[in-house]
Amino acid sequence: MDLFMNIKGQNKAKLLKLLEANTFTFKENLTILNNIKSDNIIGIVLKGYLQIVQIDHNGNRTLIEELENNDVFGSYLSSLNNNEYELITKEESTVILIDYQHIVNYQENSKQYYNNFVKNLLMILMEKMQEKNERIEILTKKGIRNKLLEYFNIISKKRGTNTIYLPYTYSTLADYLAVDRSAMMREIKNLKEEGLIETKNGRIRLLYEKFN
Amino acid sequence: MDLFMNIKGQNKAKLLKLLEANTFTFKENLTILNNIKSDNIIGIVLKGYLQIVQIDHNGNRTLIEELENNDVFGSYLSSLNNNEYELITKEESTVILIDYQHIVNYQENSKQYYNNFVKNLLMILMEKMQEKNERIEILTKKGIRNKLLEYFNIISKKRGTNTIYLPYTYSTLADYLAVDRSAMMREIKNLKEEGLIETKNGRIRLLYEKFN
DNA sequence: AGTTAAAAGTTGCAACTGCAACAAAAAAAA
DNA sequence: TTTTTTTTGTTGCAGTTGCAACTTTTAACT
Repeated sequence: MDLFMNIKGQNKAKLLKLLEANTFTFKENLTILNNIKSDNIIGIVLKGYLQIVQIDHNGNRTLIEELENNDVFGSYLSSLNNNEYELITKEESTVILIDYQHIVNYQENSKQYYNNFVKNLLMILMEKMQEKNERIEILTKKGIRNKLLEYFNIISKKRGTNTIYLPYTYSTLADYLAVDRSAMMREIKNLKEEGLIETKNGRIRLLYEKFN
Repeated sequence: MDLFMNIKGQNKAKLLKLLEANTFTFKENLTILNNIKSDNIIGIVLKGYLQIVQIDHNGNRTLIEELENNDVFGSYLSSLNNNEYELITKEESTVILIDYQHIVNYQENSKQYYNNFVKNLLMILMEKMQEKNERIEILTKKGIRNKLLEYFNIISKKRGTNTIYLPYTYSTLADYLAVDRSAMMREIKNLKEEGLIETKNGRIRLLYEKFN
């Protein structure tokens, strides 16, 4: 899903001007906004790879979102608590930043490209919403085992296969599930010993039939 | 935030016709859609009060969303796992149902009311996204105590006061935090004994200065 | 190829949490 | 006002989890 779908080259330029969008390129490993929350902006990743990380008062870092080409981030992040967010480039990245107010306050109606842009943004948000709901479903499961199984179910259903290729490290998975890594490893070991799964490298094969 | 903001009476009627929207009124305590996921729809609550509840294979019920006047629900619910959802009226309720595809596939651009509708939907979704993110922030905290404190922080910040009026029962709060109710009560007792909070009826007063 | 850093894999242990099973209080219904 | 239902408040206990501390393995640099 592309934010600029149905918006041709020169109209895209007009649109970006209309919305007072700014394009930036950042070298890798830079914290480019450490207070996304207070800035009411929408960002679009044109190229690169970034992470949104939350840092609490103990200095614990939680991965909130990963951003790749065409991903959209911003505004909807809670501006209501004291935790800090960091937006970090993990590769050299190019992003477009737009003030959210510029998007919604623009009242003129005749510009096709503007209307398309709003609709595209809506569709992207719908997708993101689904991802958030998936994560909530996993997080609301009680116990590490149930979180893991729910995660496996969702992924395997999505990919249509019983073999799951972790898209990241086990450490990151533990963060995603919001559990202690060593405790998670212990549970994975249990699942293996009980014959419910097999693992090899970052690959997990589910040996049970659909779970719920 | 009203989904029909800037859409006048007769245009609203035109819009609903254009989108092939259907309006229904249901008596209280009815399960009106038990497979929201598979139906790719957007619903708007005109009047009443409904809940979206998830039922897992053990029959455990988890409250996913509460819906009141002008709330929007639907499509973005994960269609990817096997859990069942139920949409239940808790009061007599009137809802509008629209096929999501009718919204996004409509290509004509000249109808102001259609464009406004899309933009309004976008804004509502942004708000919902914030709520989801708040819940994720809470759920990713480790331990019941930290979940509670994060919840208190968010609410008190939002209301701008140190006194929190629970919008629902403690049982429901435990569901929201995805923890065992009795364990949560125990932790609340601990917080009281340590002098961090005071409670009376459904009212919680925070006795500490900002937490993180 | 050799060094350094990151991730995976383990374990003991104390603290925490879920569960079950109640009693008491409050709210809703009759 | 009684009765019934829901919610709150408690507790013991077993099983689970987080934490700290390490070793081994894998990946990334130089």
